[in-house]
Order: sequence, then C-alpha cells, then structure tokens
Amino acid sequence: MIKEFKQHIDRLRQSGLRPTKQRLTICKVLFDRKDTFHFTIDKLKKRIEKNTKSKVSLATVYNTIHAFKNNGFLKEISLQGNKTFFDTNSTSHHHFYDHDTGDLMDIKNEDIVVSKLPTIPKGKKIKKVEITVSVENNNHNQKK
Amino acid sequence: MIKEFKQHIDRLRQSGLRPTKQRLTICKVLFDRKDTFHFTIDKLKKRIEKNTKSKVSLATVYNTIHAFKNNGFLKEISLQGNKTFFDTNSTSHHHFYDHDTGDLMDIKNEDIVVSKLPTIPKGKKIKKVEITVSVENNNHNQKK
DNA sequence: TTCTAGTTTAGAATCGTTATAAATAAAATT
DNA sequence: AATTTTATTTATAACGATTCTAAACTAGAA
Repeated sequence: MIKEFKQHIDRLRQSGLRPTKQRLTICKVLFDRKDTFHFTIDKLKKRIEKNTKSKVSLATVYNTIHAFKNNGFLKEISLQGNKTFFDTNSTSHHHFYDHDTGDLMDIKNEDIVVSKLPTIPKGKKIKKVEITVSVENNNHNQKK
Repeated sequence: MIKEFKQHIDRLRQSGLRPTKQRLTICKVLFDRKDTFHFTIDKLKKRIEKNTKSKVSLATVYNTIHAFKNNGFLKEISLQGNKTFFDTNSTSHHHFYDHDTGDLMDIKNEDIVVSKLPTIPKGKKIKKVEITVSVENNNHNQKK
C-alpha cells in the first residue's frame, strides 16, 4: 500500500513538497504508466475522476500541476491558440503538432539537429530551444 | 486621401474582404511603417485609440485580426502561457523570447538551420516549422 | 435607389485560470 | 500523544481574454 507510492513520496519530499493524498493520486495518474503523454488540465481532471475513487478539486489540480512543472516533473508545451498542454516527458525533446487532429507527438532530441543558431542578444544566454513541426494531411489544398 | 489607402484596399479586395473604414484604420496602424512588429490584441486596441481618430470596437479588432491572419497578412506566434501574440512579419522566420522581459525578437530564416528532421508521420506533410529560442539574463541562477 | 449580404457594435456569455479565505492535514515541537 | 505550526486543500468568487449574439449599419450589386 505505502510501497506502491514509495517512489512518488520520495520524489515529492526531495522537492520539498508534502506527499499528500491528492498529490499521490495525481502522481499515480501521471507517472505510473509505460509511456509518457500530453494533457490539458481539463483532460487530466477527467482522467482522475474516471480512474480513481479519490476526488481532487480543480484548484488542487492546477496547484499541483504548477508545482510539478516548477520542480521539473512536467514540461509545459507552447502551442498556438489558448490551450495549455503539459507533457509527462520532462526530458529535452520537441513536437509534431497535427493540425488536422490536434494531436501532439514527441520528436526525440536526436532526431532533429539545429546546425546554425543566430547570435544571442548581448548579456543573454539560451534557456531553451523549442521546435514545433506542424503537419497536416497530404491532400490539403489539393486541386481536383 | 483614397490614394493613401490604395494598396490596402487592393490587398483586402484580393482576399475577398471589403475595405471598410475599420479595416483600413487597422491596416494603417499595422502596415504603414518601416519595421514589422509583434503585438497583442490589447496593445493594438490601445495603439489604434492613440494614433487615429477613428474608433474601432474590440469585437472588430478581434474579427479583423483573425481575418488578416487567415489571409496571411499576419502570423500568430506560439508562446508558453496564455498570451496570444501576432506578428506583422508574415514571412517565414523564427523568434527569440526573452524570458526576463517578455520581449520577442525576430530570427531571420537564414540565421537558423535545421540540418536533420525526423520522419514525418505517414500521410502527413510539413505545414510549418516553428523555432523559439528562449533566452534569459546571463546572471540567472548564479551562485554568489 | 433599392436590395442584399457582409460588417460592425455593445454587451452578454463563456472559457481557462488565479485569488481568497476558511477548513483540513502533515510535520515539527512539546 | 497532545499541541502547535505551517502547508495544503477546497469551494467559490473574481478575473482577463476571447467568442457569441442579434440589432444597426454599410459597401457593393442590381
């Protein structure tokens, strides 16, 4: 029972976050799976409701996701439009964005190479480089 | 008088948009200048109020900017967080995002080279590639 | 001049997110 | 183990950005 959560408890403690019931519930939903995935707050809330008996308030979902993001458990993804996406893959990587379906897919860091970068503004340093490759169906804008 | 707007009227007509007073006012504010720039709807509204006698309702600013974007007069810029930026430079290019000040700066297309791209998902083609280089002050996270 | 479809407008509605402040729970102290 | 402290959770209010609505207006066509 406790064992099930041992790793999550440790990780939370290491970041100075108290391992509360709610946070462990969210950890389970986010991290106890083989593959990483992308989500919006809204979708996560629904997934929690569907997959666990615990109830977590919307405010807590927001609080927790931000705490997780600030501690490097999650990445926030920049996308056009006003939807905010998060990614349980917190390693350095990039994304395909499917314009037709709204799907996001990871691009491994080694599958994309930037061989020339512009001069960085004076007094500044690079914090991160984000690349989004938008794709669409082959038959877009086809003449008949 | 009319001459002043001739080019804007032509461009609007070519896109099937009626050259209304409001659209021409916005065209003037956006395009009658030497340099391109980045803006939010909010900032544009204020600029219109300050630089012209005409008044344009907020709803019309939204309508017009979306029409302009859909017709390729403007680019929408993807950034983390929920602020939506537009760019009067509609040519293909990328951006520096200054994490400390919130400033956006253009990166010319030729100043950044992607020499390896991942395999595109089946049945899809690339629509666009967007690169955002986030920068921050050199002294960030410095130990004293 | 009249007609019609497109456009503008103020204001209401909606959406995602953050703030508030009271209740609760975890950890530290006794 | 009881008490105190501090962090966390919660429902709900508030907020800012954006979209919707439907009535008034206007450009261009007939």
